[in-house]
Amino acid sequence: MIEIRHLQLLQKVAATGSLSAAARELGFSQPAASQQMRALERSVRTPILLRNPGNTTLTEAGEILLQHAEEVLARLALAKKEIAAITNLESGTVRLASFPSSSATILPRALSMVSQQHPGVHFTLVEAEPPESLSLLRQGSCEIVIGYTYRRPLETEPQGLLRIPLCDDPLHLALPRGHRLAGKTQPVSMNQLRRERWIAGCPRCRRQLVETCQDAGFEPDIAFSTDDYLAVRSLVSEGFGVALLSGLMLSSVRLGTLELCAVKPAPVRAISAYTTPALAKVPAVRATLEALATISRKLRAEGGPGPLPVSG
Amino acid sequence: MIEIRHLQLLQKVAATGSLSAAARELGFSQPAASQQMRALERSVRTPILLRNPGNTTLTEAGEILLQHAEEVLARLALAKKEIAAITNLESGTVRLASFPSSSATILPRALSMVSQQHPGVHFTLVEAEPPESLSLLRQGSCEIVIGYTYRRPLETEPQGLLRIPLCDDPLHLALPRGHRLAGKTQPVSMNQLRRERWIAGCPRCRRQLVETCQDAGFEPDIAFSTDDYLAVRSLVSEGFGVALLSGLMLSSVRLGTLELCAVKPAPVRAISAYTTPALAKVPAVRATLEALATISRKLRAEGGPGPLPVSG
DNA sequence: GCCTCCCATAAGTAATGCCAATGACAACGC
DNA sequence: GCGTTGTCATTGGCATTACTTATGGGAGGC
Repeated sequence: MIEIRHLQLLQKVAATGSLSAAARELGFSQPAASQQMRALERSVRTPILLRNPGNTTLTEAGEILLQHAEEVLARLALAKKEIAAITNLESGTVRLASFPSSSATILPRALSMVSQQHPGVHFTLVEAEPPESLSLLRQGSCEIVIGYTYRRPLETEPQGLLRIPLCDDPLHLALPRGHRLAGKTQPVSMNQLRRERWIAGCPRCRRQLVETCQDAGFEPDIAFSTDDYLAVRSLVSEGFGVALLSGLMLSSVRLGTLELCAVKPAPVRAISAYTTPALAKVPAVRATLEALATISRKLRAEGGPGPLPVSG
Repeated sequence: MIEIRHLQLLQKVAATGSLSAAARELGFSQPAASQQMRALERSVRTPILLRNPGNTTLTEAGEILLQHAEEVLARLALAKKEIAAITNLESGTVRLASFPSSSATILPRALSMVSQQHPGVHFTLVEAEPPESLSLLRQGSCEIVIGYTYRRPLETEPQGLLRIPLCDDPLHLALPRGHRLAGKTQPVSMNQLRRERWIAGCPRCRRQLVETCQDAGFEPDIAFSTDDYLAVRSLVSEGFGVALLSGLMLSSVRLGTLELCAVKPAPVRAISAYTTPALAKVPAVRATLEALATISRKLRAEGGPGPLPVSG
């Protein structure tokens, strides 16, 4: 078998015209060089060197091999360089999957932070809600997923994945203008909502809504379900019902004629980043995750994901 | 250090999506594959594989390395193929250096013989007389030298070179038409030539002539020396003197108005092929040397190098 | 639930590659 | 002429490497 070190040595021998000199330059002994060249000749089954003391040259086969060796070594050097660029965050792409609210808030700030420090790193983003987005991660279609989980119902921690908690996203009660509870400065108890009609979000959010209400001792009257949060907002505005909307989402859309107030006990969804243990070792992925964590810390310091919005 | 086998394995892993399958296809155990990939990742200091059981894929760095690996492996395969072509006598070039008489006789027949059996082998030829031609050989400018040595003066066997005796080339006495010795059917004794004026050839031939005459008990009267054998021929024709001309040379040029007869004791020069021990192992060189030996055997069977030429 | 497939790890063994020392050979200088 | 210096080849010993078998853990499928 031809080995890389054989090619390197061959190159040196051709350059210096001497086995000894080549060995010296490569930092090993002359017998080692002799044996390597012998092994090379054995592996290609033909003489490569013409060993004239002090003037060792190549046979025709040797010259051909040398040409290819130059090419191969250059290729390998290039490969190392390109890979080094990736490890040094001078190039590379991180593919993210995230749900819309995050894409509009945490994510841009984190990615911008990475981009400033490492202009060579690029990103792609697809929008996907947690169950599907984690599949993307598992099947290798992305490196990082931004997802959320509700405390209730207790969702099973995804297997084999790494979860990086980012921040908690409290849900707020959205009311139409003029609603009896509008304008309350104190948090509204869930108990006070047992007679309301509800607008629910995506299936998981709907399930979460149901369980939250059950905890409060009633079954919610869900008049409408949609995963389009702009639709939820409009339906609430029109007086169709009330809804629980995430602070993160509310911080990124215009409120329109919505009234908001806090809820007690506050339902919360946990925003997390997900990746695989292996991907967490990729520098660009690691840097992105760290930026996400940093931005989340900042958000928490600023008082949660999106300040409690004021209507209007 | 990146190794070839790492690249081969990487290729297989990328193709099969599994370390185990790749190991099986390459004929070694799964732990070996695992260790190799680990070594590769250590050598490039970054993760290469995303080890999802049953669906092992490559990281971005891995994909880059894979691209280069394909290129490198293809190069090496090409190198092997080209070298195999040389060892199988399907390509390659043999550079020869030879003196004119040989270039016109033995050499063409031998080369044509090689060419017929191995059409892919090519030749180059430079004309050079022995002392210089052997330098060409030593400095790597050619692979085979056709040269000659005289028995007297005893020339030192060239050091470190391989000599393949080809044939003996007897010298004939060339006389102008009408010379007193012209037309003799019996060999002429050197003794009978002590009063002649001589035309001598190249320095070595001249030295040989002197010694031959000294052996016969006289000092030759050398009227002219030239390494141009056509000039020698013409000078003899013009009655300028007599000369010793090689049978090989005489068999390849028109005699003109020359008269020839044998000499006793017959001065002989030995035609040999020279190469280096290392070059003798190169298939194309070996084949050419064998062809030269074969052709020489044929020449000897036909009664020496060039039949004793008849004048006219 | 068990079973199977995949990968990682550990320990032992075989092979490989290197070094130091020595030998042979040719070239250079005195 | 002969020693000296350079080259490369060879040998024996040692250290490293790289493979093997055996075992364990984790994920997915029936």
